Amino acid sequence: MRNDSRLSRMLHVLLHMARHDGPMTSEAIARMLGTNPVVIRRTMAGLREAGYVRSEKGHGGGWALCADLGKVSLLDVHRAVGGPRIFAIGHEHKNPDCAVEKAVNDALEDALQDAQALLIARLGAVTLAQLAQQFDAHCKAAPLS
Amino acid sequence: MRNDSRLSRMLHVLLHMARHDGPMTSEAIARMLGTNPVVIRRTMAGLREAGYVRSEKGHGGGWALCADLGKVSLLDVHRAVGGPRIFAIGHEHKNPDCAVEKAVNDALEDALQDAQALLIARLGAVTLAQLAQQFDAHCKAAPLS
DNA sequence: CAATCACGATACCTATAAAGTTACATGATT
DNA sequence: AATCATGTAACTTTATAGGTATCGTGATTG
Repeated sequence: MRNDSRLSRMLHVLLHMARHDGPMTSEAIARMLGTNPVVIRRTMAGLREAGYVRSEKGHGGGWALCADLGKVSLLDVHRAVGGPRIFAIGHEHKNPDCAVEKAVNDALEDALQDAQALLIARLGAVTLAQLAQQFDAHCKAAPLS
Repeated sequence: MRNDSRLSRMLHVLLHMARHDGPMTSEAIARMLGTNPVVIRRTMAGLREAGYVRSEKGHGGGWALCADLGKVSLLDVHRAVGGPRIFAIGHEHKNPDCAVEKAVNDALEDALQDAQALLIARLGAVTLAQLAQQFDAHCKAAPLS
């Protein structure tokens, strides 16, 4: 499979929405991300269920933020898009008969678990508001780069 | 794609080989892992190129260790099986035009990079000899579990 | 109320990479 | 010469994110 880019894409969209007055259509968002509206609706459905955005039909409809960006972390978005699978590597049998296999799996699990905990801590420590702020600071510091 | 279980499988095999006198055939290894010999040959080719095992054809042939288990880390094995892809999540455009997208990608890359560094440090800190030793210790401590 | 707009949902297709399978060639042992 | 075991190539399968087409539903507009 390709890389799962749902988290990356949704963060991108949410930051744009924060700077945008009024709702954005799936069509416009899809153009922005270089994809198509159905993928946007599918992915953003998770954000809606989590209460971070809402969607409206009809004229003037589309997607709008309905959460405090300071209260939503990158980890929250990761979870909202239903992306639990972080690693591309792992093992096959959850409860192997072979004791050697079990020992190997445990050792690997241990290392993977620590790496996952670090990643989750990092994602949980940054809010969308902070990410937007970092972006602004960077723009001000190097406006032409 | 499915999980990449090459590292897990090869560690499993290497530990068995450490306790086994004489070469093991791809056939026997495949039976052990619940797969087939071609997958074994394909995967173990990387270990052979790295100099950790050697293979012999014909009667009495098969695979045998040819490295000091104390000098090969789990990270070495990971690299030998050519498994560089660690994460299932990521982003699409390496050099995006959109500054917001770039900021998002940088923030994610940062967190992923730290998690990857931790994982690599952990894998690099454990040798096959230590893994085998841990296995023995565990067996002695709880022989019937 | 009819046209249009935008989302919701379904069904199906594509791309990718590990893993599985089949088949045959090559070389070593007996 | 027969057998055994690896080496290699080609193809299929599987799992999953992403892409596409289509139609239904509800909201807005005139």
